[in-house]
Amino acid sequence: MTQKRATWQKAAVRDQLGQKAGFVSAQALHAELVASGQKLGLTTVYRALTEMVESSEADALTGSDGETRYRICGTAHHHHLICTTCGKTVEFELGGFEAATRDLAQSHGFKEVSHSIELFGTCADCPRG
Amino acid sequence: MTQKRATWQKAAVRDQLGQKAGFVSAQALHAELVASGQKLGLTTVYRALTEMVESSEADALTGSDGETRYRICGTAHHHHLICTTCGKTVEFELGGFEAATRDLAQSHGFKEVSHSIELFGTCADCPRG
DNA sequence: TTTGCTTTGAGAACCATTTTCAATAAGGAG
DNA sequence: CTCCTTATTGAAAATGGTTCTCAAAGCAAA
Repeated sequence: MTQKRATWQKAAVRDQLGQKAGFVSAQALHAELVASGQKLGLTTVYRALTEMVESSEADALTGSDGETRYRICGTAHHHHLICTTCGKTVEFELGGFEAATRDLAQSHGFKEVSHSIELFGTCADCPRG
Repeated sequence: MTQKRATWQKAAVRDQLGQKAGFVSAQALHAELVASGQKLGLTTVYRALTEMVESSEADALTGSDGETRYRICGTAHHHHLICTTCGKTVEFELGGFEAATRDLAQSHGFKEVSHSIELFGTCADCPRG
């Protein structure tokens, strides 16, 4: 049968992703790993991330630019406030909203519900031109 | 100065998109137009759609497959509940949440705030395998 | 070590989208 | 209506993120 093997490459990807608080793209993760001396292929990073998503170890989020970003799935569920100019991100949690969205989805007969809530704007350090 | 010109191509794209209730990809829209006898380029469809998004005539939504889908922008601001299996989408509005997100963003010094709120799940017609 | 797997990774393939740029056509001026 | 200026068109090429290919390499058990 098909069995998974633990490799240092997969561990490296998991570790690197674990050190990030927010979402990171596969490309960025690969660049960081290579820069830190770990020689592995971009293909392998994609495969490791896909595997983590399948096993619910990570979340995937595809942005409007078509780039998919990953995040360690885990601790507290939170969302992001993203500066569209400099890219700075602020994390925040939402009081009773989580439950409200779940109720709304279930009222439409949906199950296995997840949600994507991101706020975009210009941060205080980036005055609009 | 840069002025916009009205062409039958833009009108065709607008009409075709207007006949659809939900989201349609640029590729699909182009295929339908060509199939119905309207000879225009895929590039033109993309440009017409981008123009419509800029002028708030249409909404754009990038799916997890990296494909962007468009929809005629209705009056009220609303969000989507999307079935990850069959693609069915349900629209919904959020009571006081709009204001809450704006306040939250502004409390962090962000301006020109917009948000993206999408719920994903499996709809009633798509029982989990 | 030998055998039988899974994994790796460089490069090619994919595919939606964007860019290029010469040809075309909209729309105002005369 | 005709001329001109300039936005628009669209076929083909470029882009860029992601996936596929497949030979080489690694791990585990016998």
